Amino acid sequence: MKIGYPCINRSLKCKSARTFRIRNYSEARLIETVRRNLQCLLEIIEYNIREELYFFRITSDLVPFASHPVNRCRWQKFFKKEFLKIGDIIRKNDLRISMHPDQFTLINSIDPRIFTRSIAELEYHADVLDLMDLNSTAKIQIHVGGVYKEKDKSMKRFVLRYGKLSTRVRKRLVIENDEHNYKLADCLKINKETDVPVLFDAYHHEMNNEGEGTAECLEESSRTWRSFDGIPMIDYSQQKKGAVKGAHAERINTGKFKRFLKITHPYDFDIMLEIKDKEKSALKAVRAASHDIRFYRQVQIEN
DNA sequence: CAGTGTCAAGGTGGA
DNA sequence: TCCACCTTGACACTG
Repeated sequence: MKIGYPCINRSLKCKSARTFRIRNYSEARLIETVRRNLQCLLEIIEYNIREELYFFRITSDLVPFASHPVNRCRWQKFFKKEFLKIGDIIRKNDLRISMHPDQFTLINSIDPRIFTRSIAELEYHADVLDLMDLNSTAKIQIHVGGVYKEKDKSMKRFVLRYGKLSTRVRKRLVIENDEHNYKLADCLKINKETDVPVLFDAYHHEMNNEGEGTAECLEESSRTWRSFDGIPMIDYSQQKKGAVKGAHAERINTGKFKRFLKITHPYDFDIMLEIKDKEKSALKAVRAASHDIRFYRQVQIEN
């Protein structure tokens, strides 16, 4: 059991997602931005190791306009050493890594041009993880996509399109249930057709489900992760009090988190906390879960 | 220098 | 039919 937070570290001054406007694009600007972003990513990784936060989501903004046609720069070659250095530290300290392309990545879009653009975006994410020389336990998580008023057809289109993705993308890709469209049960159906692992989002599940209990969800989603996928990942968040349904809480409620851990026992998984104050809540969560972390570590040693 | 409108990209759902 | 919301900051223009 590893616990982590996504993309941004609020305790450090630097940002690994610096960007600029596309009209100001130049190769020099791109190189300078990526250089600074990688430097900051290194600082965040070192912070995480110091603080024993062993799960981290790398921002998709690491390389601005990475899959956009305006970007003709061979940044992969240019920053080969820097990526590898960060990857070495990640591997040496056994950090778990994920990435989450945003809502524009749509494998099942009706428009084939959007599928083509989505492939480019997925290849970019695979580039980042490959350049760090991370194995297939480093994952790229996406939602199933649009419904287009025909869910069955749209799910079939996902399955078809999934088969057309490159091997290096497929070995990292996982799908996640969302709060409006594709429930856990839908994701599990797609898994039967494709073997794509299902990442259980506990918070989205609260808003979009078929009445399944949390333990059942953990059991079913865990089963979709093969040995080369690593320990199953889950997303965890809490409702922000007084805000609209679905808003992420400002800080973690550790009592509630402990109850969640109790329910999910004995399923081991790595937890991504989608809580606004990022590493601060992750640190609290690690303390709250210390018993569980020790328990699952012992189970791993025995196996 | 502070304030603020806007940013590559798609889809959904409420007004 | 239009716009806010995803996640949210940070860029860059205006005065």
